[in-house]
Amino acid sequence: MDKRDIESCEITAIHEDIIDSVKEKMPEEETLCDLAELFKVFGDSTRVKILWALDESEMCVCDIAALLNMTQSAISHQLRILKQARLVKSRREGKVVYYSLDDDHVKEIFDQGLSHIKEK
Amino acid sequence: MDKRDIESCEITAIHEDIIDSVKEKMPEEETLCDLAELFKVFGDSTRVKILWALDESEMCVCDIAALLNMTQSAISHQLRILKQARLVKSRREGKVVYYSLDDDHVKEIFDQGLSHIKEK
DNA sequence: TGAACATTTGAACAATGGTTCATATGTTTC
DNA sequence: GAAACATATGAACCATTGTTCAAATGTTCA
Repeated sequence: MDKRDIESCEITAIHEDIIDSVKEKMPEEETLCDLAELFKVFGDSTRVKILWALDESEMCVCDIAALLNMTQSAISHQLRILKQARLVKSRREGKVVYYSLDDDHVKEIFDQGLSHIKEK
Repeated sequence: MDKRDIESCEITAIHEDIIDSVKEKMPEEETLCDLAELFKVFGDSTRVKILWALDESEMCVCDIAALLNMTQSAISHQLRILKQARLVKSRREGKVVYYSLDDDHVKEIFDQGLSHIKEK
């Protein structure tokens, strides 16, 4: 049956065999989008700093704010994003909320990223 | 001498000892920003797809465009970003420009990312 | 209960970034 | 050289996003 996409008829492909074989091996669209979403979370220096700090020690919001010399509000907003991505977790102790890492892969990913940066 | 930051006097830190010890162990500001910049490159589904495809096989621009059902121009723009980040390299063969991966860490980073996504 | 404090939340603003469209560059072939 | 083709580039448009400011929760302690 092999119906060719009508919508993409303007696109002139040269190596259809390669395209087909690559298409077979590619993960699902949704998986790759999820992956990009995860890296989007890593793609902000404030969040990278927060994650790096939390890898050293559990910290409360105002401590992180002081460490990075930023507003508590700004930090809180970013922590919310990190929590939604299941990268950090929190526990409340009275008025204070302590945050810590909730993932083992973060350090690995960061180290691999650093290796790339330091190359050459 | 230990001069306290005047600018950040509104920030009320609770655990100065933790802040100091974390600050010591943190990498340089610039390093963390570079790391965030790298992840920003990974933080787009089109680029993730391109990298994943190139991990399977060297491909030319129009093939990638056909594979992802996108404009050649859009793909070219993204390849430029990937090249600037030293993630892909290109070689010309006549009119056709072939792109391939230029980094060993990409696959590692993607796999770690996938592990996080698949958790739970 | 009310004051003080730590944190969260929502709206608004400015900046960044991906795609599209039109056009330019570079290469081959006639 | 001109036509055809693959790719690159620049400007413009729209959507996304990080920070700020103001106000709301939620908790402790007097």
